[in-house]
Amino acid sequence: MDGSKPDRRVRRTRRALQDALIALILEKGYEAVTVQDILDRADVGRSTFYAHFLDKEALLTSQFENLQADFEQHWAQGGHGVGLLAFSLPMFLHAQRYQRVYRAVVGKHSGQLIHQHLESYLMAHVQRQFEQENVGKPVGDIPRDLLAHHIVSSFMSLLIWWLEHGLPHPAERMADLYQRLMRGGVGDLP
Amino acid sequence: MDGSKPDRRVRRTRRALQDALIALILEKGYEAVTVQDILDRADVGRSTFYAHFLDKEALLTSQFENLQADFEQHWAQGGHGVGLLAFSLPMFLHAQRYQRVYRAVVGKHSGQLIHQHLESYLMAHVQRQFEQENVGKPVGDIPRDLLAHHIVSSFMSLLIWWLEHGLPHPAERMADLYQRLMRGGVGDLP
DNA sequence: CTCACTATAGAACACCATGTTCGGAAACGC
DNA sequence: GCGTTTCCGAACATGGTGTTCTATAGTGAG
Repeated sequence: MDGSKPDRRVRRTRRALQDALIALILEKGYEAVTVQDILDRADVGRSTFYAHFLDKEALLTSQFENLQADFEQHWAQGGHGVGLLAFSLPMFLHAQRYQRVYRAVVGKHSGQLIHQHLESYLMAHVQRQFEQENVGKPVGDIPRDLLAHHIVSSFMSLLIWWLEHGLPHPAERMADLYQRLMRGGVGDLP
Repeated sequence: MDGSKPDRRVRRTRRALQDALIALILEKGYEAVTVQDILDRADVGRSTFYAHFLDKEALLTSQFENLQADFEQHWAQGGHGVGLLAFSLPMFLHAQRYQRVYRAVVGKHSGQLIHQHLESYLMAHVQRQFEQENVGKPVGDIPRDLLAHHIVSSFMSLLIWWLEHGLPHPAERMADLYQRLMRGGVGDLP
């Protein structure tokens, strides 16, 4: 790793651009945000932008990677439970703490690319858990890959719902609701 | 309703544009498709396009409305079961029959707007069912709106998964898997 | 503090996609 | 056939993208 901090100007510029993007996404949605908008809001020259990021999408991706790195730090400190669904509480907590960035990056206003990133990130986690804990223990007659996909996409839609509705419940409750839903929340219906 | 068919040229043009859009979405994804691409593929003049549709999105929406109208015709003929999840089999069957259009319009390659349309369409259905069949019958301590959202978004992600993986199972199996998942497919996990 | 280095501003540029307009040609349905 | 509607094609204004260049200003090391 390169421990030496980059030039102060670089930090200032990148920070300004990232903040501007977040604010603009929350205002008009990712697709509608133009590079010119970001430039004006961040008060940064055009050439400077392209010196740092390949395009608008790369800027968004960098934000996602920030979140991901920070989350993994929390995760590595342990304290979470074990099992297939154990990732949910830490991630709800993380989203609660950084709700503004999450709303912009993960929420409805964001682009599809980030959703795909998040999906494959979680999918990799779930697949790993499957291999570790659950060897040769079939779940009903539901195919493994489909079940994994369901676990991940249900979590993501729940997370987005939560963010879009202004976090109406605490993270702990959301994790509990998620696990109930996955274990059969619709069990007593025809 | 206006039973009289429109001018043959109109039918030809609209058909050509719609077909071109579908083909192009399947090739490069909705976002990457340009109006110029559609014009070239459909062999239609630029001004003609804008005489029929407001923009690229309106063209896609018209496709979705075609599907929706056709599905509702099937649905109105009855034969499907009752209950909250009864919509799933007819819709899987419908998607199976028109898989090419579904892949383009509903699948991963499409835009977000269509997903929102489909979501609110299904959501309205589920909410209606809730009011009819389920008055005052709480489901665990899971809030109604969250449960409805989970039912709908799980179905959609399952449908998309199915389409993107080339319909690996018949529609009947998918409907069955869906209902198992909703009733607790992950029940025996820690 | 000085100085070599590096990032930034700002403007100019080519490129491409969008959406509008208009007159003449062609296809339509009756 | 004939009046009507639609289509074509080209031109045009607009606005966003990404590149390049030079002068300027900020930075960190010594």
